[in-house]
Amino acid sequence: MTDATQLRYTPLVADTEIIFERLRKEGFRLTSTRKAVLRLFLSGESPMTVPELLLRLSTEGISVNKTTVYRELDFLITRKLIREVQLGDGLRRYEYLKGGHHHHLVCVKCKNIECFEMKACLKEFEEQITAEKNFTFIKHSLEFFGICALCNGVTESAR
Amino acid sequence: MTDATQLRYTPLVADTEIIFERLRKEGFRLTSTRKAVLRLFLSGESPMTVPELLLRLSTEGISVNKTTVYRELDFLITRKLIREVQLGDGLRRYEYLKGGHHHHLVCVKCKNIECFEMKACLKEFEEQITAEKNFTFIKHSLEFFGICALCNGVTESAR
DNA sequence: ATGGATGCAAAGTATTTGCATGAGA
DNA sequence: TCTCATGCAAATACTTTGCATCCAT
Repeated sequence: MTDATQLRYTPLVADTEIIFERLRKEGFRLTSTRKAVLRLFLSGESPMTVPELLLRLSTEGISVNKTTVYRELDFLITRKLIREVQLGDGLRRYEYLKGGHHHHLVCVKCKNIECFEMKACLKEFEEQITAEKNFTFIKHSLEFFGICALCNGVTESAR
Repeated sequence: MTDATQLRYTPLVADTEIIFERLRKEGFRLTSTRKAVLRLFLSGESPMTVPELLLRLSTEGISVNKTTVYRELDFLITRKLIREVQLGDGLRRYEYLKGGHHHHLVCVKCKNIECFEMKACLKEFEEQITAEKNFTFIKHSLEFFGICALCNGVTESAR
Protein backbone atom coordinates (compact mmCIF):
# COMPACT_ATOMS: atom_id res chain seq x y z
CA MET A 1 0.00 0.00 0.00
CA THR A 2 2.93 2.31 0.55
CA ASP A 3 4.29 1.99 -2.93
CA ALA A 4 3.68 4.96 -5.13
CA THR A 5 5.86 5.54 -8.12
CA GLN A 6 5.54 8.52 -10.37
CA LEU A 7 4.99 7.58 -13.96
CA ARG A 8 7.17 9.18 -16.53
CA TYR A 9 6.05 8.94 -20.11
CA THR A 10 9.14 8.64 -22.19
CA PRO A 11 8.28 9.93 -25.63
CA LEU A 12 10.26 7.25 -27.37
CA VAL A 13 10.33 7.56 -31.10
CA ALA A 14 11.09 3.86 -31.01
CA ASP A 15 7.70 3.22 -29.38
CA THR A 16 5.99 5.12 -32.13
CA GLU A 17 7.73 3.12 -34.81
CA ILE A 18 6.99 -0.17 -33.09
CA ILE A 19 3.31 0.66 -32.82
CA PHE A 20 3.14 1.85 -36.41
CA GLU A 21 4.79 -1.34 -37.59
CA ARG A 22 2.49 -3.52 -35.51
CA LEU A 23 -0.60 -1.83 -36.88
CA ARG A 24 0.67 -2.15 -40.41
CA LYS A 25 1.29 -5.85 -39.95
CA GLU A 26 -2.22 -6.28 -38.61
CA GLY A 27 -3.55 -4.84 -41.82
CA PHE A 28 -4.45 -1.33 -40.71
CA ARG A 29 -3.52 1.70 -42.71
CA LEU A 30 -1.07 4.27 -41.50
CA THR A 31 -2.77 7.41 -42.67
CA SER A 32 -1.45 10.82 -41.80
CA THR A 33 -4.31 11.35 -39.37
CA ARG A 34 -3.65 8.12 -37.56
CA LYS A 35 0.04 8.93 -37.28
CA ALA A 36 -0.62 12.45 -36.05
CA VAL A 37 -3.10 11.39 -33.40
CA LEU A 38 -0.90 8.55 -32.19
CA ARG A 39 2.17 10.80 -32.03
CA LEU A 40 0.20 13.30 -30.00
CA PHE A 41 -0.78 10.65 -27.46
CA LEU A 42 2.72 9.23 -27.40
CA SER A 43 4.29 12.62 -26.81
CA GLY A 44 3.25 12.47 -23.17
CA GLU A 45 0.29 14.76 -23.05
CA SER A 46 -2.09 14.83 -20.14
CA PRO A 47 -5.46 13.26 -20.88
CA MET A 48 -7.19 15.32 -23.58
CA THR A 49 -10.80 15.93 -24.54
CA VAL A 50 -11.73 15.70 -28.21
CA PRO A 51 -11.98 19.49 -28.61
CA GLU A 52 -8.54 19.84 -27.01
CA LEU A 53 -7.15 17.20 -29.30
CA LEU A 54 -8.60 18.92 -32.35
CA LEU A 55 -7.08 22.20 -31.23
CA ARG A 56 -3.67 20.63 -30.69
CA LEU A 57 -3.76 19.07 -34.12
CA SER A 58 -4.82 22.26 -35.83
CA THR A 59 -2.11 24.18 -33.97
CA GLU A 60 0.37 21.79 -35.50
CA GLY A 61 -1.07 22.61 -38.88
CA ILE A 62 -2.88 19.31 -39.19
CA SER A 63 -6.41 19.68 -40.43
CA VAL A 64 -8.62 16.79 -39.37
CA ASN A 65 -12.37 16.46 -39.25
CA LYS A 66 -13.86 15.91 -35.81
CA THR A 67 -15.76 12.86 -36.98
CA THR A 68 -12.49 11.32 -38.04
CA VAL A 69 -11.01 12.03 -34.63
CA TYR A 70 -13.91 10.36 -32.84
CA ARG A 71 -13.56 7.35 -35.10
CA GLU A 72 -9.83 7.24 -34.62
CA LEU A 73 -10.30 7.27 -30.85
CA ASP A 74 -12.70 4.33 -31.14
CA PHE A 75 -10.08 2.52 -33.16
CA LEU A 76 -7.30 3.22 -30.69
CA ILE A 77 -9.45 2.24 -27.73
CA THR A 78 -10.32 -1.05 -29.41
CA ARG A 79 -6.62 -1.66 -30.02
CA LYS A 80 -6.05 -0.82 -26.35
CA LEU A 81 -3.56 1.88 -27.26
CA ILE A 82 -5.47 4.60 -25.44
CA ARG A 83 -8.25 4.69 -22.88
CA GLU A 84 -11.01 7.01 -21.79
CA VAL A 85 -10.71 8.67 -18.39
CA GLN A 86 -13.14 10.83 -16.49
CA LEU A 87 -11.78 13.35 -14.07
CA GLY A 88 -14.85 14.67 -12.38
CA ASP A 89 -15.85 17.57 -14.62
CA GLY A 90 -18.14 15.59 -16.85
CA LEU A 91 -15.79 15.66 -19.83
CA ARG A 92 -14.41 12.59 -21.57
CA ARG A 93 -10.66 12.59 -21.85
CA TYR A 94 -8.36 10.18 -23.59
CA GLU A 95 -4.83 9.17 -22.72
CA TYR A 96 -2.13 6.89 -24.00
CA LEU A 97 -2.24 3.57 -22.26
CA LYS A 98 1.40 2.80 -21.77
CA GLY A 99 1.41 -0.76 -20.51
CA GLY A 100 0.63 -0.17 -16.89
CA HIS A 101 -2.53 0.64 -15.12
CA HIS A 102 -2.29 3.93 -13.26
CA HIS A 103 -4.20 6.65 -11.48
CA HIS A 104 -4.37 10.43 -11.50
CA LEU A 105 -3.64 13.34 -9.24
CA VAL A 106 -5.85 16.13 -10.49
CA CYS A 107 -5.16 19.67 -9.35
CA VAL A 108 -8.48 21.43 -9.02
CA LYS A 109 -6.76 24.79 -9.24
CA CYS A 110 -4.48 24.61 -12.29
CA LYS A 111 -6.18 21.53 -13.75
CA ASN A 112 -2.86 19.79 -14.20
CA ILE A 113 -3.09 16.02 -14.28
CA GLU A 114 -0.29 13.86 -12.97
CA CYS A 115 -0.21 10.14 -13.55
CA PHE A 116 1.19 7.71 -11.01
CA GLU A 117 1.26 4.04 -10.23
CA MET A 118 0.22 2.23 -7.10
CA LYS A 119 1.64 -1.23 -7.18
CA ALA A 120 -0.76 -3.95 -6.02
CA CYS A 121 -2.87 -1.07 -4.87
CA LEU A 122 -6.30 -2.52 -4.51
CA LYS A 123 -5.60 -6.12 -5.36
CA GLU A 124 -6.11 -7.54 -1.92
CA PHE A 125 -9.24 -5.54 -1.49
CA GLU A 126 -10.67 -6.85 -4.75
CA GLU A 127 -9.82 -10.40 -3.82
CA GLN A 128 -11.63 -10.03 -0.55
CA ILE A 129 -14.75 -8.63 -2.19
CA THR A 130 -14.70 -11.38 -4.80
CA ALA A 131 -14.68 -13.96 -2.04
CA GLU A 132 -17.41 -12.18 -0.13
CA LYS A 133 -19.91 -11.41 -2.84
CA ASN A 134 -19.18 -13.14 -6.10
CA PHE A 135 -18.36 -9.93 -7.94
CA THR A 136 -15.88 -10.45 -10.76
CA PHE A 137 -13.60 -7.45 -11.10
CA ILE A 138 -12.65 -6.22 -14.53
CA LYS A 139 -11.08 -2.90 -13.73
CA HIS A 140 -11.25 0.06 -11.43
CA SER A 141 -10.68 3.75 -11.67
CA LEU A 142 -9.16 5.85 -8.95
CA GLU A 143 -8.65 9.58 -9.10
CA PHE A 144 -7.41 11.98 -6.47
CA PHE A 145 -8.37 15.63 -6.42
CA GLY A 146 -6.57 18.36 -4.56
CA ILE A 147 -4.05 21.18 -4.83
CA CYS A 148 -0.73 20.42 -6.45
CA ALA A 149 2.68 21.45 -5.11
CA LEU A 150 2.97 24.32 -7.56
CA CYS A 151 -0.37 25.83 -6.63
CA ASN A 152 0.37 25.21 -2.97
CA GLY A 153 3.50 27.30 -3.32
CA VAL A 154 1.79 30.19 -5.01
CA THR A 155 0.73 32.86 -2.55
CA GLU A 156 -2.60 34.55 -2.96
CA SER A 157 -0.99 37.86 -3.84
CA ALA A 158 1.24 36.30 -6.47
CA ARG A 159 -1.78 35.18 -8.41
CA MET B 1 -7.82 -2.24 4.08
CA THR B 2 -9.90 -5.33 4.74
CA ASP B 3 -12.92 -3.46 5.89
CA ALA B 4 -15.71 -3.32 3.39
CA THR B 5 -19.21 -2.66 4.55
CA GLN B 6 -22.17 -2.61 2.27
CA LEU B 7 -24.10 0.61 2.42
CA ARG B 8 -27.80 0.41 2.87
CA TYR B 9 -29.79 3.52 2.17
CA THR B 10 -32.64 3.59 4.61
CA PRO B 11 -35.40 5.63 3.04
CA LEU B 12 -36.33 7.32 6.25
CA VAL B 13 -39.28 9.61 6.01
CA ALA B 14 -37.82 11.26 9.07
CA ASP B 15 -34.70 12.19 7.08
CA THR B 16 -36.86 13.80 4.45
CA GLU B 17 -38.71 15.89 7.00
CA ILE B 18 -35.52 16.93 8.74
CA ILE B 19 -33.98 18.08 5.49
CA PHE B 20 -37.13 19.91 4.44
CA GLU B 21 -37.26 21.68 7.78
CA ARG B 22 -33.60 22.63 7.61
CA LEU B 23 -33.98 24.10 4.15
CA ARG B 24 -37.05 26.02 5.19
CA LYS B 25 -35.19 27.48 8.16
CA GLU B 26 -32.35 28.56 5.91
CA GLY B 27 -34.83 30.53 3.88
CA PHE B 28 -35.23 28.27 0.85
CA ARG B 29 -38.61 27.44 -0.55
CA LEU B 30 -40.08 24.00 -0.42
CA THR B 31 -41.68 23.84 -3.81
CA SER B 32 -43.31 20.68 -5.11
CA THR B 33 -40.42 20.17 -7.52
CA ARG B 34 -37.83 20.44 -4.80
CA LYS B 35 -39.71 18.01 -2.62
CA ALA B 36 -40.21 15.52 -5.45
CA VAL B 37 -36.56 15.58 -6.49
CA LEU B 38 -35.34 15.27 -2.92
CA ARG B 39 -37.72 12.41 -2.16
CA LEU B 40 -36.50 10.59 -5.25
CA PHE B 41 -32.89 10.88 -4.13
CA LEU B 42 -33.79 9.92 -0.58
CA SER B 43 -35.71 6.85 -1.70
CA GLY B 44 -32.46 5.03 -2.25
CA GLU B 45 -32.09 5.09 -5.99
CA SER B 46 -28.85 4.27 -7.72
CA PRO B 47 -27.07 7.29 -9.16
CA MET B 48 -29.24 8.77 -11.91
CA THR B 49 -28.57 10.84 -15.02
CA VAL B 50 -30.75 13.88 -15.63
CA PRO B 51 -32.74 12.15 -18.38
CA GLU B 52 -33.33 9.19 -16.05
CA LEU B 53 -34.40 11.51 -13.29
CA LEU B 54 -36.84 13.30 -15.59
CA LEU B 55 -38.30 9.97 -16.67
CA ARG B 56 -38.72 8.83 -13.08
CA LEU B 57 -40.49 12.04 -12.20
CA SER B 58 -42.81 11.91 -15.16
CA THR B 59 -43.59 8.26 -14.41
CA GLU B 60 -44.74 9.40 -11.02
CA GLY B 61 -46.98 11.89 -12.72
CA ILE B 62 -44.80 14.85 -11.82
CA SER B 63 -44.24 17.21 -14.70
CA VAL B 64 -41.02 19.19 -14.35
CA ASN B 65 -39.05 21.14 -16.89
CA LYS B 66 -35.53 19.86 -17.52
CA THR B 67 -34.04 23.29 -16.91
CA THR B 68 -35.61 23.28 -13.49
CA VAL B 69 -34.10 19.88 -12.78
CA TYR B 70 -30.62 21.03 -13.77
CA ARG B 71 -31.00 24.05 -11.53
CA GLU B 72 -32.36 21.98 -8.68
CA LEU B 73 -29.34 19.67 -8.97
CA ASP B 74 -27.03 22.67 -8.78
CA PHE B 75 -28.86 23.78 -5.68
CA LEU B 76 -28.68 20.38 -4.01
CA ILE B 77 -25.00 19.99 -4.85
CA THR B 78 -24.25 23.39 -3.33
CA ARG B 79 -26.14 22.35 -0.21
CA LYS B 80 -24.09 19.13 -0.25
CA LEU B 81 -27.23 17.03 -0.24
CA ILE B 82 -26.30 15.21 -3.43
CA ARG B 83 -23.14 14.80 -5.46
CA GLU B 84 -22.17 14.08 -9.03
CA VAL B 85 -20.57 10.73 -9.81
CA GLN B 86 -19.02 9.50 -13.00
CA LEU B 87 -19.07 5.83 -13.74
CA GLY B 88 -16.98 5.56 -16.85
CA ASP B 89 -19.58 5.85 -19.59
CA GLY B 90 -19.29 9.57 -20.03
CA LEU B 91 -22.61 10.33 -18.39
CA ARG B 92 -23.07 12.51 -15.32
CA ARG B 93 -25.05 10.86 -12.57
CA TYR B 94 -26.25 12.24 -9.28
CA GLU B 95 -26.79 10.51 -5.97
CA TYR B 96 -27.90 11.32 -2.49
CA LEU B 97 -24.93 12.06 -0.27
CA LYS B 98 -25.91 10.36 2.93
CA GLY B 99 -23.23 11.44 5.34
CA GLY B 100 -20.48 9.08 4.45
CA HIS B 101 -18.04 8.97 1.61
CA HIS B 102 -18.41 5.77 -0.38
CA HIS B 103 -17.53 4.01 -3.60
CA HIS B 104 -19.30 2.02 -6.29
CA LEU B 105 -19.39 -1.47 -7.69
CA VAL B 106 -20.62 -1.06 -11.23
CA CYS B 107 -21.83 -4.12 -13.13
CA VAL B 108 -20.88 -3.67 -16.77
CA LYS B 109 -23.51 -6.19 -17.79
CA CYS B 110 -26.72 -5.17 -16.06
CA LYS B 111 -25.50 -1.65 -15.21
CA ASN B 112 -26.56 -2.04 -11.60
CA ILE B 113 -24.66 0.18 -9.20
CA GLU B 114 -23.97 -0.89 -5.65
CA CYS B 115 -22.60 1.52 -3.08
CA PHE B 116 -20.21 0.45 -0.36
CA GLU B 117 -17.88 1.90 2.19
CA MET B 118 -14.20 1.30 2.70
CA LYS B 119 -13.22 2.52 6.10
CA ALA B 120 -9.95 4.41 6.21
CA CYS B 121 -9.52 3.11 2.72
CA LEU B 122 -6.93 5.36 1.17
CA LYS B 123 -6.12 7.56 4.10
CA GLU B 124 -2.67 6.25 4.75
CA PHE B 125 -1.88 6.40 1.10
CA GLU B 126 -2.94 10.01 0.88
CA GLU B 127 -0.89 10.89 3.92
CA GLN B 128 2.17 9.34 2.39
CA ILE B 129 1.73 11.22 -0.87
CA THR B 130 1.19 14.47 0.97
CA ALA B 131 4.48 13.99 2.77
CA GLU B 132 6.28 13.04 -0.43
CA LYS B 133 5.07 15.69 -2.80
CA ASN B 134 3.19 18.53 -1.16
CA PHE B 135 -0.11 17.62 -2.75
CA THR B 136 -3.09 18.61 -0.64
CA PHE B 137 -5.88 16.10 -1.00
CA ILE B 138 -9.44 17.30 -1.17
CA LYS B 139 -11.24 14.17 -2.25
CA HIS B 140 -10.95 11.06 -4.33
CA SER B 141 -13.21 8.91 -6.43
CA LEU B 142 -12.94 5.16 -6.67
CA GLU B 143 -15.11 2.97 -8.83
CA PHE B 144 -14.91 -0.74 -9.49
CA PHE B 145 -16.20 -2.31 -12.68
CA GLY B 146 -17.01 -5.95 -13.18
CA ILE B 147 -19.76 -8.55 -13.28
CA CYS B 148 -22.15 -8.68 -10.36
CA ALA B 149 -23.27 -11.83 -8.55
CA LEU B 150 -26.60 -11.90 -10.34
CA CYS B 151 -25.07 -11.69 -13.79
CA ASN B 152 -22.41 -14.19 -12.79
CA GLY B 153 -25.16 -16.66 -11.95
CA VAL B 154 -27.00 -16.19 -15.22
CA THR B 155 -25.97 -18.77 -17.83
CA GLU B 156 -25.48 -17.71 -21.42
CA SER B 157 -28.51 -19.68 -22.58
CA ALA B 158 -30.73 -18.17 -19.92
CA ARG B 159 -30.21 -14.74 -21.36
C1' DA C 1 -45.15 42.06 -2.24
C1' DT C 2 -40.74 40.27 -2.55
C1' DG C 3 -37.39 37.39 -4.35
C1' DG C 4 -36.46 32.68 -5.05
C1' DA C 5 -38.22 29.16 -8.31
C1' DT C 6 -40.13 27.86 -12.79
C1' DG C 7 -41.08 27.21 -17.78
C1' DC C 8 -40.08 27.97 -22.39
C1' DA C 9 -37.34 28.90 -26.26
C1' DA C 10 -33.05 29.15 -28.04
C1' DA C 11 -28.28 28.63 -28.03
C1' DG C 12 -24.15 26.07 -26.88
C1' DT C 13 -21.31 21.96 -26.61
C1' DA C 14 -20.35 17.04 -27.26
C1' DT C 15 -21.09 12.95 -29.91
C1' DT C 16 -23.01 9.90 -33.55
C1' DT C 17 -24.75 8.43 -38.17
C1' DG C 18 -25.36 8.09 -43.30
C1' DC C 19 -23.44 8.51 -47.45
C1' DA C 20 -20.46 9.76 -51.06
C1' DT C 21 -15.55 10.35 -51.89
C1' DG C 22 -10.58 9.71 -51.20
C1' DA C 23 -6.29 7.22 -50.69
C1' DG C 24 -3.10 3.44 -48.46
C1' DA C 25 -1.65 -1.30 -49.34
C1' DT D 1 -8.23 -2.53 -57.21
C1' DC D 2 -10.08 -3.14 -52.96
C1' DT D 3 -11.42 -1.65 -48.82
C1' DC D 4 -10.36 1.05 -45.02
C1' DA D 5 -10.42 5.76 -43.89
C1' DT D 6 -12.16 10.47 -44.50
C1' DG D 7 -15.09 14.62 -44.89
C1' DC D 8 -19.33 16.80 -44.73
C1' DA D 9 -23.91 17.55 -43.33
C1' DA D 10 -27.32 16.49 -40.41
C1' DA D 11 -29.17 14.33 -36.50
C1' DT D 12 -29.00 13.30 -31.63
C1' DA D 13 -27.91 14.01 -26.83
C1' DC D 14 -26.85 16.73 -23.02
C1' DT D 15 -26.41 21.17 -20.74
C1' DT D 16 -26.71 26.18 -20.19
C1' DT D 17 -28.65 30.94 -20.67
C1' DG D 18 -32.03 34.84 -21.01
C1' DC D 19 -36.20 36.46 -19.91
C1' DA D 20 -40.87 36.71 -18.55
C1' DT D 21 -43.91 34.72 -15.16
C1' DC D 22 -45.20 32.32 -11.00
C1' DC D 23 -45.71 31.26 -6.24
C1' DA D 24 -43.99 30.06 -1.31
C1' DT D 25 -43.18 32.71 2.47
